[in-house]
Amino acid sequence: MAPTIKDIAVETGFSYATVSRALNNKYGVKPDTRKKIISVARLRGYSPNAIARGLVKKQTHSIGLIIPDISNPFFPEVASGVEDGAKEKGYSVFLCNTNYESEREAHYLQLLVEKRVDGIILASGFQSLSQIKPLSMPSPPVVSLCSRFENINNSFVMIDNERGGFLATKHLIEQGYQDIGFIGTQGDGFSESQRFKGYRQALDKFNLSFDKRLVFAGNLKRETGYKTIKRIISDHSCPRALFVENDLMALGVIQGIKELGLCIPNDIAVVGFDDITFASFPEIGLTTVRQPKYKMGKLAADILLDNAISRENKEPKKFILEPELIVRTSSCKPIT
Amino acid sequence: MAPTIKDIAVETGFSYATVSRALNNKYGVKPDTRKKIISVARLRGYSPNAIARGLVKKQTHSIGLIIPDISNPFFPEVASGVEDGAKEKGYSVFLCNTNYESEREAHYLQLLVEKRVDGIILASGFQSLSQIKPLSMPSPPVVSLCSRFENINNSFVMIDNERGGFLATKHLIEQGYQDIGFIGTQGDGFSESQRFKGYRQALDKFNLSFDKRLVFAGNLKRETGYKTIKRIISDHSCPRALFVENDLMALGVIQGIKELGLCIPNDIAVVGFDDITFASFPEIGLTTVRQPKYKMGKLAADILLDNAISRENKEPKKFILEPELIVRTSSCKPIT
DNA sequence: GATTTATTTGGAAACGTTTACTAAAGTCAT
DNA sequence: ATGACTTTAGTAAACGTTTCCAAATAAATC
Repeated sequence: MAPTIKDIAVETGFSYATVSRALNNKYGVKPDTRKKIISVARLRGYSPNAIARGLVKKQTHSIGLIIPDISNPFFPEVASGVEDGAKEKGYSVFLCNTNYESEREAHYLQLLVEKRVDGIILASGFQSLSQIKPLSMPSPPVVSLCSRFENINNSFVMIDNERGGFLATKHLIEQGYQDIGFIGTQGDGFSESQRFKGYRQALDKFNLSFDKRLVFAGNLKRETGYKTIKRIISDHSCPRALFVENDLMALGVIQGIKELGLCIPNDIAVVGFDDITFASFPEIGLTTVRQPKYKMGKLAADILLDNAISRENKEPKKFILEPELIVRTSSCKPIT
Repeated sequence: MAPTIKDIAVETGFSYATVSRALNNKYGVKPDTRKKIISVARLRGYSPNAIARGLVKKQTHSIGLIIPDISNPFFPEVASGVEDGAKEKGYSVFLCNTNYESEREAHYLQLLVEKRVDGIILASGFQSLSQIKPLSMPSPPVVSLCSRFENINNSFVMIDNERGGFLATKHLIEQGYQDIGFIGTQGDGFSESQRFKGYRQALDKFNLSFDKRLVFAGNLKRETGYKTIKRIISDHSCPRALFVENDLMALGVIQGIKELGLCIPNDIAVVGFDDITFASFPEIGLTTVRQPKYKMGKLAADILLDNAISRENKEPKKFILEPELIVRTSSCKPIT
């Protein structure tokens, strides 16, 4: 059994209270006493029980981070920012991966509440409120990350996805493409549907008609991009240019295109979203819309902990960062 | 304030004990009573306080996972396996990212102990015992993952890294290369130093002399591979073939090589280690040694929870899985 | 040396659960 | 209706801390 404060108290002959104070560097204990207590504690390998402490302090010094897909390199980078931000303030993070499943998201949300984390950073894969229901009960502060809920007035950090989608599409149009397809989700996540909006907006602005048949729905996994492109190329329903909703899927698309012996961008131009590390590879050269991943994570943590620490219910902070179009080789001018 | 059992007890007129039993589906409470209690609990948005529960049960139903680099896609895949394994048994995981810093590793280890997690999965970046010291104190079971400590007799899951290094090097030798370099660490992590061993072993076996000047040390980041290769190419100290200690670094190496206008494998052949997703990209085609990432994570979780749940101190389980050489284009025969 | 003041300690309650153990109330056969 | 069980409910202690308040001791003032 791990030694407790009580054990240290007995051994040193002081009371719990004094031991507690000594170990926590609190004011009002004689230097000698403190020294003795600390040395005994060290000797016995005492480690404070954060559970018990959490119970009385009503603080756990931990936060939850929910992300939809840990195998999309976008999220680890975001998570990295969150973690650094948390660590800076003495917090640790529970990382939860939902795999884009809403039940998992709901489950983890519930779990984090039960664990009484001091706050939650939620990079939700969804924008409906149905699975956020648990949050109507007394719950820790939540900041949304790369997502938000339209009907809930909480802090969030994200980029302007609509503008991102607009930039990507505009870029393709400016390269001279007329038939521009879209691969991605349209309904589920807030960020994503915004990208689709941006896509449509760009078409409108440049007087290109929107063609439903150029929109290919699917989840945000690499596999999906890969399969979709293969299908539509053999269908002959593939447009000359594609805006793909995230880089991971875009990489799948690129792989599919190459495997079929076609060229990028000569046969098909591709633009992605996120700017994950691998998009910048020379052989890939994926044109994409960059999100400041680490920064967003860090910022979310900062906002959250600001609230969690002060325990006040401050005015929600809403950050909408600017996306940045990164032009690489995958979207050059077509040969006319 | 979140409602507690006490609140529910007062409202329903039953005692804490009965409420607790009802909510936990325990035997010995009248169906009517249970129904009433549950409905009130739901109404009030009661959520059990896992902290308090943990205190009395001395179980937190959470485990810690320590990994050295979350931005190396190898680890998220491993983590994914761990998470699934944990979730299956009703456990959640604290993910900690050490960034290959030993103080961070020690810090997190300590933290997890304080949080009284039921077990720790440690993918350590190190093999010395110095920073594992906290574990000499009463601590939860630890299983090492992709690493192990020579002086500690605990469970572990890893592949045969020495054999992996051997296979990689042998492959290059069989392709006809004579001067084969090594880029990576040699001291820090257990897995890694084993890979280096395998490299040397293969040289020995095929009567190639070991040349210190072909060994280039550095940490396991992509950046390092990138910088190292640029340096040694302009130095003219770069051999015709390279065994790079992990894929992430190998990707950096490949990028560097291409940027200098050289060809793979014609100018320089490259073999990596891990088989991360991006190694299989057609334009990359990195020959590598595959580790069963997800499976390893899952297995580690299974072993750990087997122990953590039964709370017995079972005989440590040691799994050494077989690595698999995946031959792609980055290591073809040189033109002689 | 007596009084006041500052410092150091201890007692005890509280945090929200679970769980012996005990008591009360039903059920059933006799 | 009595006793023997069985089912249901309640009491209270325990988990390991922190912290308020009070007590004891030491230091300072007159």
